Amino acid sequence: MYSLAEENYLKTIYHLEQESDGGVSTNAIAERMETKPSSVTDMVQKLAEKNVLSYKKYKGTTLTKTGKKIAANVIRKHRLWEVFLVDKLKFHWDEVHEIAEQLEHIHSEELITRLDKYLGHPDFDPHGDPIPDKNGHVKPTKKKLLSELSKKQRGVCVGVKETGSEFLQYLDKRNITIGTKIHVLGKEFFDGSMIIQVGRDQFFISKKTAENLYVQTN
Amino acid sequence: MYSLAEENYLKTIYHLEQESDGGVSTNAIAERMETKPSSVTDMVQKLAEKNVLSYKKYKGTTLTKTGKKIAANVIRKHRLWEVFLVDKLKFHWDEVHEIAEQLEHIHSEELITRLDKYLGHPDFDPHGDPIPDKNGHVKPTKKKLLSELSKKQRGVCVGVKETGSEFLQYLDKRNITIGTKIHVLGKEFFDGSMIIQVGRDQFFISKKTAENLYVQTN
DNA sequence: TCTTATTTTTAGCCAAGCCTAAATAATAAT
DNA sequence: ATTATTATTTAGGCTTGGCTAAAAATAAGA
Repeated sequence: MYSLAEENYLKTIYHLEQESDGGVSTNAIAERMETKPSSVTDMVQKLAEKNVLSYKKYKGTTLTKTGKKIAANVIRKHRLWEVFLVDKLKFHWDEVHEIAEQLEHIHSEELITRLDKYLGHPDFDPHGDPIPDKNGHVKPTKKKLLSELSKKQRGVCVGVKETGSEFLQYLDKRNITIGTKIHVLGKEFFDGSMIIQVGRDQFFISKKTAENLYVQTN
Repeated sequence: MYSLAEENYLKTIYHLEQESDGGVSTNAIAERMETKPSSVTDMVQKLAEKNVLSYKKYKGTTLTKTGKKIAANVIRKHRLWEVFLVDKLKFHWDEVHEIAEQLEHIHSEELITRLDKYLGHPDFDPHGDPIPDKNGHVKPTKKKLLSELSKKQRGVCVGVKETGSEFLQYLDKRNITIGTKIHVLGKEFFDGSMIIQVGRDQFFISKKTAENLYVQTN
């Protein structure tokens, strides 16, 4: 059984590994977890002893197979709970992260099995992120950033990169949510901004916005 | 914000206070929490500083108004989650205690408000225990122990005192659950045992069993 | 009452996770 | 290649929430 702190480290390292493959640096972990590098060193050494990650002094860390599985399982729980909060309790998708951050550490296999079933075995959480299966496997998705689209292309919003409340509320004001169809009417080379159509509305979005929205094209 | 350990102390003291009114002894708390009296002294002194209980050395403790409210709120969460687990996830009533023990410490007012609504504002948990309201108030119930009934009286099972898995499974085998009507056919003065009728079945139960089943008579 | 038994508290110690400050390794710059 | 900078680790401490052993207070028994 892993402690709350251990689970959070594993989860963070898992995410960092995916974002830029190769070993994860001590500082990167510290920054993401809003803690100090020295604390990270301590914990990472402890986790290495438990064989959930491999660690060489000054060389960064990588999760072992076991570590990946544990991390994916925490993420699975997090995302399933998010689905519960949004689908069943009618929370807004920008309100659920913090609560799921707590719920992901509830220990009970059976609970998650039943929750998954109760929710209808969802494949994605309310932000469009894939939910790992029992064994920690994630279906590879072919989503891309809205900013990668060019003029006249169309896509369906399948998720967000940035999950801050401000951003999600901004999207809401624009009526952009999971499943929303987006049509790129124009794109400015100069600053990467776009004119897009959403439903009947046409409006301007910045490069920054376009770089934080995932779409599926087909 | 109170820590997990603090919440557990408050909850335990709350229960002990109800079971036998008056101050709660250090040893009683230690025994119930399966910890050592010295640890209890430490924590109780800390909680006294926070004004959630009053404590005089060697004299036991009593929760303050604030303390009672916090404790009742933890209990409220525990029981609401139990309802969720049984009603929605179809857990059996003897499987939910441990999981609810974890879920009761999730911090989010909004979550509980919505969960309560989602469950239809239940008044009792799956074991028949009343769910305190937002302000920590509990509707007084007029349940009594089955052992208090005499020959020919009838009652409806509304809860259990002992919540161990063995006992709950024993009740299950006898088809006794919340709402089950029980008719006392006979009672033995010698050992307090009873012959009761449940549905079409008649059988013998021990005094111990009768002392752990709550019934409502009317 | 006085002694014995029980309950409760104190004192000192431990592990988990965090921190700061100082030391050391790795990397970048001249 | 040598120095300066940055990244990482070590050393030593702190807090929370436990523990054991010993001391002190209370309660019970003769």
